[in-house]
Amino acid sequence: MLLKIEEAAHARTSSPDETRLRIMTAAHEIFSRAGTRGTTTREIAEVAGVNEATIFRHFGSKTGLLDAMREHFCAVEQFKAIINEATGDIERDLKTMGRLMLERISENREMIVISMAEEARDAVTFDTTWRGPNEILNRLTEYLAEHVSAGTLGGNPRVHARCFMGMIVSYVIQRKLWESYDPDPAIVDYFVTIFLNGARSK
Amino acid sequence: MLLKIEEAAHARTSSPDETRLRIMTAAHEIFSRAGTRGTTTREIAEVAGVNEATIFRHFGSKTGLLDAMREHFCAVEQFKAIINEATGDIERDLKTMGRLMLERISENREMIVISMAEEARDAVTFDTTWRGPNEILNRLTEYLAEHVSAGTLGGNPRVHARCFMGMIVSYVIQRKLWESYDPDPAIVDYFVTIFLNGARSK
DNA sequence: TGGGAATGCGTGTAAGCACTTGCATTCGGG
DNA sequence: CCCGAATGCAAGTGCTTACACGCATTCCCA
Repeated sequence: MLLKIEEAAHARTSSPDETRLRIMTAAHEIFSRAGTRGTTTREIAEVAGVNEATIFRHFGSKTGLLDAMREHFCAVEQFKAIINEATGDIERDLKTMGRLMLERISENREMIVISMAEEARDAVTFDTTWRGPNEILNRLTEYLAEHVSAGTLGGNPRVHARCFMGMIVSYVIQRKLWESYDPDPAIVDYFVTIFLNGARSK
Repeated sequence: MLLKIEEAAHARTSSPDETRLRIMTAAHEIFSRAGTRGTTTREIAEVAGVNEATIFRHFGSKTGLLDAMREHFCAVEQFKAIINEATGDIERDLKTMGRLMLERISENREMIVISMAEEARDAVTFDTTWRGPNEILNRLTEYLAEHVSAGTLGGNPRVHARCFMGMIVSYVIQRKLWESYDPDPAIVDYFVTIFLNGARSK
């Protein structure tokens, strides 16, 4: 042969761990777009730039892949850090916490939405997906409870927390119905104002 | 034969229209549980008490069935009636409107959730599903805009509407994370109070 | 009373999908 | 320099699923 074609190396251009990660990342992307059932292993393999068989060699089954993926992307620790930022100034605190919540929830939006849609079929998915947001909610409840004790706030801290977080969640979830697609951190200030002072003019 | 077995009549125990409706109702139920992809025509046929072929004779394809189903169940008119209840007393109005919204959104929860999960794949589903809630939102915005003009409220009526409706939507959507499964109308009063007066104690 | 519309029933088909298997290839580490 | 782990590759298996077709059956209506 005159021409030696230098093809992409067959076996190793990266470590097994990197391959693993590439697969999970691709799965996360497609899974986010198409849901569990809409995602095929072939498509994942293509996007990951990996042979389909490799997926099964790494994760055993599609379910195994999804489990590993959730474990990897729904890191609860992500969420826990959020509440440790408290200063005592409730307005300021809620604004920073709200912004962080907005970020984290936006990142996980697709998986959250899909876990809701599939909750009936797959209880485990549901639990892992919501563990993070649930953690936030508990911390937020504790935080608000302190302010209720201190007299800064009235009412039920648990329901308060739901209300506040509900605004943010539904903002992210229904993003297509809002004018803008990308989450706008400024909206959080608005939410905080409403939450603390209400819409009624004084 | 000694024994004549009286089987269920093969052809007609009801009108074609009733058959159509039975199919759509069954589809709605299963679709709500399992999503588009998770729903099989065979299962629909079983639940509807109808032969699988009948589905295709009526609707042509699975997609055709789903379209017809959405058209049937996402009646926008349902939603439009809601806002016509206004009296002028904003607190009272929001409470009645909120309760109605809670009902309607709860009824359509499964389809809403699924349309969110599948939005990327199926834009038409998305539009039809959200047409109703969107309608509510517009009416609510108009209503709040009047109160802003009148000076009862401050701020941006559109964002106000989002906030208020957001609380209700996220309450329904995340029902599994709340203590109670069944939508509790009393929660609406709480939402209204927060929305109007805020959580801060005076 | 007879014909046509609606449906049941079973069988069939083609495609898609998760998952397997056997073999060839490449690369890094001892 | 060579062995073994990691991967590519191709073909294949078995299952599910949407959808088609032909024929038998039943009912309503003219």
